[in-house]
Amino acid sequence: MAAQRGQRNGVAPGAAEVTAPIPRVTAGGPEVPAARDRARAIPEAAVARLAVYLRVLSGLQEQGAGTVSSEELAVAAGVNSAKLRKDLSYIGSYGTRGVGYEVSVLIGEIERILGLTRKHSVAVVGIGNLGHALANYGGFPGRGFPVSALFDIDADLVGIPVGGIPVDHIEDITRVCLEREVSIGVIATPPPAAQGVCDRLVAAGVQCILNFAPVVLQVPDHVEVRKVDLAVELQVLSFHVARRADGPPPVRRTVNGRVDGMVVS
Amino acid sequence: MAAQRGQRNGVAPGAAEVTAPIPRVTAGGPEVPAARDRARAIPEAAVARLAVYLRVLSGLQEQGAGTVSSEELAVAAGVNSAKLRKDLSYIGSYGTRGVGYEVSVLIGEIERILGLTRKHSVAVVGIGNLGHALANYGGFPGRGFPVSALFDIDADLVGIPVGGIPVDHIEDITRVCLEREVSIGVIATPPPAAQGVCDRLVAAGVQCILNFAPVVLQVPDHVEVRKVDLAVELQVLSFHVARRADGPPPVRRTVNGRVDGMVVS
DNA sequence: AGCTGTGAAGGACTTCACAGCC
DNA sequence: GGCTGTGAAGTCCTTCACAGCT
Repeated sequence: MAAQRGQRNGVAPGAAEVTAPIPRVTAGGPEVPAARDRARAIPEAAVARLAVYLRVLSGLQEQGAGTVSSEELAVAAGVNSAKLRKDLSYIGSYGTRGVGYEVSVLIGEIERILGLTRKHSVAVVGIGNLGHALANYGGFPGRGFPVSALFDIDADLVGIPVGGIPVDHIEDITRVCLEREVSIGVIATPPPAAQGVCDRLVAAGVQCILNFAPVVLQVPDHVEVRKVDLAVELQVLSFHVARRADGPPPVRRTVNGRVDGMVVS
Repeated sequence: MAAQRGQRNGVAPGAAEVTAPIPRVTAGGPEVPAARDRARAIPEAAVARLAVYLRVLSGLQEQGAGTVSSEELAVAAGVNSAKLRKDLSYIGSYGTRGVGYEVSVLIGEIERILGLTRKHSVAVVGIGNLGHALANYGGFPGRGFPVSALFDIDADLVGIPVGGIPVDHIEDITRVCLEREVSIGVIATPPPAAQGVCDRLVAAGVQCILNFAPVVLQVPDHVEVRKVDLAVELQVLSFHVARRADGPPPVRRTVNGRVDGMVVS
């Protein structure tokens, strides 16, 4: 059991070693990064941004844009253009110097890298308030992530359709997930139930989990977990409010009427 | 207008310069970091983890634990112990060598640093499926974040209580937020409405925003934004599924009924 | 002997800045 | 002249490893 990996910072240390390409001390020559390794080489942080670029690009395409410059795209995505170009360079060279990027080409390449050319069935476990909201998201954000199974422990909910899908009992999770080839499990249960649900999902062959329960899940190394933690988000914001309260935003706090040696008042 | 900051990576570059303590080329002496600067020095990544430690510690306290070692706490929080100790060292030295940390002390100190000793009123904008779920979270994850206002553009919803709070019309956002001293705004609207709502929240003096809409918000430098982006999370998971498909995972993909030389069927 | 606290080394990600192509 | 692609430099974060206290 390894703790969950790469969330809101890098990829986990120990865990990474397992999946990472073996240091590759190829006999008879220096390291020869195979073309396939390219994907591995994309920083996790860049992957998340590629998803953002993709959304922005889709918007541009709907507006009929044919090409974009790195600067335009960067502003729309809320990053600086150097970072954007670096991110795009991880997936290849699809721009034209002096011109920019062709929107449709970029969309295609990012979708390919993110694996969006294939559909990923999603199962939502825990049909409470949040589970309802998730199930109703309708095909889930962007196409490509059809919700194909819902589970709850409450027998009264079983059979009732939510967002068009009937709820199954959690006991059937393994069978149903296998049948419907679920590749992503979403945990929206109360905290105490989360680890148990996670274990069942893993047993059912689900390799990726999106966890909304405020619990640190323990999973085997080959399972990828991402978490969305409301409490953490709010507390980080709270920290910033607090910082602002003490800290001297524009100029350093005064000490005896002085600021860094400069007389202030 | 600066794009939103520090999300899933560091703090933004340009933005940070504004708040960061000026490089301090103090006349006549080396850098003298004031004690208060300690908070500034906590890496964003560490702040998010502190929130996780806090939750784990609360659990331990309920179980009656008096002290914990860095190793125990680290395992429970899903990080390694060196990182945990480093994170805790940012807020001070509250452990006892040879023994560990006193649970209650650590809880108190983390709460202090995260600014949880003060309450932060939360307003939720957009009372759709997600907004409902958020409003019903009940006082919001952990105490300290009372939901004190709900807004929607739909006049039919106005006055209806959700999770005990009656919905106000979005037109009244400025007045109500000021009256109820809202410090954190949560955006759960459809994408096209998000930027407009954000602008209104900012106009109402809200300095922290948690954004669930899949849109890159543009905000002034002094406003802190964090986003929760379902589509991005799923797409990052999708990327990992795709990676796994090429690369050699634990066991190589079958080729002609064989797996890495082992007969399969 | 056990465990914390932390400099220092290492690694990942970001930004710079400019060569290279259109 | 304009814009991409990318080594190199810089910054931030993580991990190591051990000194220092109990």
